[in-house]
Amino acid sequence: MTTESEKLIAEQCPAEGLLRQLSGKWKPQIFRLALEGPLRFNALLRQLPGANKQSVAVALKEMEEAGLLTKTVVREKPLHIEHSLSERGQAMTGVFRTLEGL
Amino acid sequence: MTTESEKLIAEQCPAEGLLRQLSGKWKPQIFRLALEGPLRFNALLRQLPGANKQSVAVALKEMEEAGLLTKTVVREKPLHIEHSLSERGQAMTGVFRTLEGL
DNA sequence: ACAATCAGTCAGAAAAACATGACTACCGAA
DNA sequence: TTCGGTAGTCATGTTTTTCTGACTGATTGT
Repeated sequence: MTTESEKLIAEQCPAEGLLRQLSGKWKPQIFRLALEGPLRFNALLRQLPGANKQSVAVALKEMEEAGLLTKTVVREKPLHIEHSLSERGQAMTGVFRTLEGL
Repeated sequence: MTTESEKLIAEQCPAEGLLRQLSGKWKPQIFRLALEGPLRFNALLRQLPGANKQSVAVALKEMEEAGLLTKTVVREKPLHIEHSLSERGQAMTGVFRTLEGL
């Protein structure tokens, strides 16, 4: 992601950049699961049969960079990390519903 | 496109298949141009600087298979082919507007 | 102390997407 | 009949994406 001529494309066709943020093998499914609540890395991996650490890690990072997810360290009993939908992420749910209503 | 485990994914996450239909290097731009009227292969190629025959041909074929575009042979003066937005394609415009309103 | 779980990273291989240039076949004009 | 335009296909090569398996390092349970 993020090659040279990114802004040019985005200006020509704004939808393109947004589509990129959601396309990628595991992103749509991660997004769906994020709708149901905060995600934890290993649990997520188990919920995505056939997925591998690397790809999920990259998907999470890119979705965070795109401002769809936010990462929080939860300083509690088993000290873990949560990936949850950001406000911007919530705003994207409309797109998903539109896509599914076809 | 269209690997083995396609229907399984589509059932789990309907948005995924739809996103695939619109993602790919030239598809969003082709879609946009199709909104403005029927497309002809060589003209389209000229409107997409940097694109190549092969990729555009594949994009058009896949978008037709996905039911977004329809191909028509126009038996007229210079006998040519038109690729135009299908009804289903028209229905997708909403998704694009949603994506752009972000 | 030892093992397991959590959340990753890294190098390298395999697979998918994309680009290049050559080629086909058909139509119409010069 | 040779040239240019239409709409592609094909084999090949490059680039990008995804997968695999090994490894790290902190934390927690026994």
